[in-house]
Amino acid sequence: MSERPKIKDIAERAGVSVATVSRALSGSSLVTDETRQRINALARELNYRPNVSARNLRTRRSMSVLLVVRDVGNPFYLEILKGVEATAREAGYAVLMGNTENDPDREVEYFNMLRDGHADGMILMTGKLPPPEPGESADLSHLPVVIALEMIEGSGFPHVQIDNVAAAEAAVDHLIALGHRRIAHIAGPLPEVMALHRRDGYRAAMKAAGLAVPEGYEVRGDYLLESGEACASDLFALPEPPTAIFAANDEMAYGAIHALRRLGREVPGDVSVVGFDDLYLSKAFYPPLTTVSQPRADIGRTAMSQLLNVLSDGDVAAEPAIVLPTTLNIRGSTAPPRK
Amino acid sequence: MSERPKIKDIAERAGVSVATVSRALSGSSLVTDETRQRINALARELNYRPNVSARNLRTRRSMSVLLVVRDVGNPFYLEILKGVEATAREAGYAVLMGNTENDPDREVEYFNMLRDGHADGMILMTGKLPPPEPGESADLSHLPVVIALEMIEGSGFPHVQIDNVAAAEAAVDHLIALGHRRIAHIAGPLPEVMALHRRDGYRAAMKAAGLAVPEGYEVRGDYLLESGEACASDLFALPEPPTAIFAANDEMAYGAIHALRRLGREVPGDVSVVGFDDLYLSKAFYPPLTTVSQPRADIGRTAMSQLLNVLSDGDVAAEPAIVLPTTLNIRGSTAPPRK
DNA sequence: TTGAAAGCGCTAACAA
DNA sequence: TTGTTAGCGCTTTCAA
Repeated sequence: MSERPKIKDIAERAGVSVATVSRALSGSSLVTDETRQRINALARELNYRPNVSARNLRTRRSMSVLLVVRDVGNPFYLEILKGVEATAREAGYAVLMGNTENDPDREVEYFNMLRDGHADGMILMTGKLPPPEPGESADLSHLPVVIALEMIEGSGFPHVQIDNVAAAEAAVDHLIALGHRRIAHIAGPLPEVMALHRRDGYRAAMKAAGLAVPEGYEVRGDYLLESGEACASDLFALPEPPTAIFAANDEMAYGAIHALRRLGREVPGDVSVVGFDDLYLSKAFYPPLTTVSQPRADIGRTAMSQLLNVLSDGDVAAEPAIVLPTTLNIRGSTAPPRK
Repeated sequence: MSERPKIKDIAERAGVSVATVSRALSGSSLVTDETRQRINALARELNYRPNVSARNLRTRRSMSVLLVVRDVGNPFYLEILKGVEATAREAGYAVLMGNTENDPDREVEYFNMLRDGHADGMILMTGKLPPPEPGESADLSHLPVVIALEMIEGSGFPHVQIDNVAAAEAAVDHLIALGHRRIAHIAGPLPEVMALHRRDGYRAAMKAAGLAVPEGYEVRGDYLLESGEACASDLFALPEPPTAIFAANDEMAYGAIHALRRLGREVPGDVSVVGFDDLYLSKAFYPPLTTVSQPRADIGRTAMSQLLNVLSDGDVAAEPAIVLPTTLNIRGSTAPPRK
């Protein structure tokens, strides 16, 4: 066979029908060992590979899943992707990357790829559902979708996530335990759910410790470095600046540390800073960042496992919401406040 | 239509044949405007989407490309992925992620996905070709593959890359211009091609400046943080340690800076450090890292464009090797040597 | 400009 | 245990 051999070529050479070849290749027990071996040998010899489009068309499955994120360029998703990829490939699935950039058209587009057979299921990490279609039934809830990372309240899909409120609370508790009382928060892009939860954790911890949140101690960032710098500058323009900052993610924490250094404040000497996410290389930063660590690879693996369950039993509703534990990595960016 | 509508459903409602519907939907000029509009309206109304498996089977194209890397978990690939994704989707292609983890079986597997119709083309960034098959013709060179980032000498595929030798040379020249004479190099995992090139650039710069490379000044790392630490420690156990280090990537540069700090050496006061890659957040590091910046997004876009060319004219050999420019970002980790 | 019909390569229901 | 046969949903001749 000079061109890609097909099942028919093998059948002819082996002197059997295409059905037998198909069975032998798929490991069906309805084939004698002898035939199977002959066919397998032939397949290897011809370097045969089943055509996936034909198989997909017939079986109505693509053996692909779609992983949809807001921004493929964000390193945060990497380990999740890695976890998803590993679990997917074990189960014979390929992973298609989807990137919405917060564009509603794209969000819809990826949902459509579920319907047109591009992918059998989807892991959605954008924290958003596409807006309901004008004409058609807006009921997506029977699609094989698992929400990870950023939950979508009331979506009816299975979730894999962390408890952002509790994790944020633990981060702030750590600062309180060190003796800080003037603790500020650099929030994410409120009112996004995740940003909201982390802020709520901050508030809860402060309240539980009987600490007030002074005017101006909650500033709103957008998860990017520059906003961390800007927020920290704002905080230190206050008449009574904080002695500690809890940032809603590592990147803003880095930005804050940068700004503080420029203002001549030492971390953790003058100001303690806690981040959230434990980015790759956060440990290499100076000072090493104290931060909440999410089990990212585990989130990816778990989400993919859930999706596999949904795909095999077809029951989206049966899958539970899973909450994975976080840990607070205490490193060098936090210390007791100066006396 | 409760279930996914097919072309036949539209045809029945419109009172035309499936062929006409297919033509109308694909924008063929062989359809009256009136029919086309009727069909389009119906398609929208039914929320019709062509089944990709059926189309792929018929057209023998998957409209997917495969992006294969050594490690999906490495943030370095992110912006490249982003560039590839953007260009791919503009052209109507989906991006499948491949992750080899340096496993030869997987390398072969991804090549096979080209043959079984999973993907129409591949962008290979692993720096390796799979080992030739035992039986079959080992000639891969007519497959629609573009090599990016890590070149593979003599592969016959189009390449998109940077000039690692020249970029490394520029980095070391910068140190020399600052007045350093005792300059060490933390290399990548030699004898990998990229690591080799960067080392050659180091050597060339030293030679051009008439500087010797003392025994022990070239140490071999593996691109990871820990190896940067270890290499720096080795360097500073030398009787005459260097005043500057050129690391083959940012991550090892970070590791080196870490180790130096632990040894009580200041960067850049006592030792200057230059990295390579300009990782995300390298600018947030302290001190901000002087490093060679690769145009990563551009590498991704260019590689995908090349692949699109190959896919449209079918001529792999016609595509040129493209070399993209790098820049040296001079930041805070380099300074003149102490007098 | 449209329709009828073949067939992409595979799997699976049914028959033998 | 094997073969025959009918599609999966689409595109594309070929004929009208």
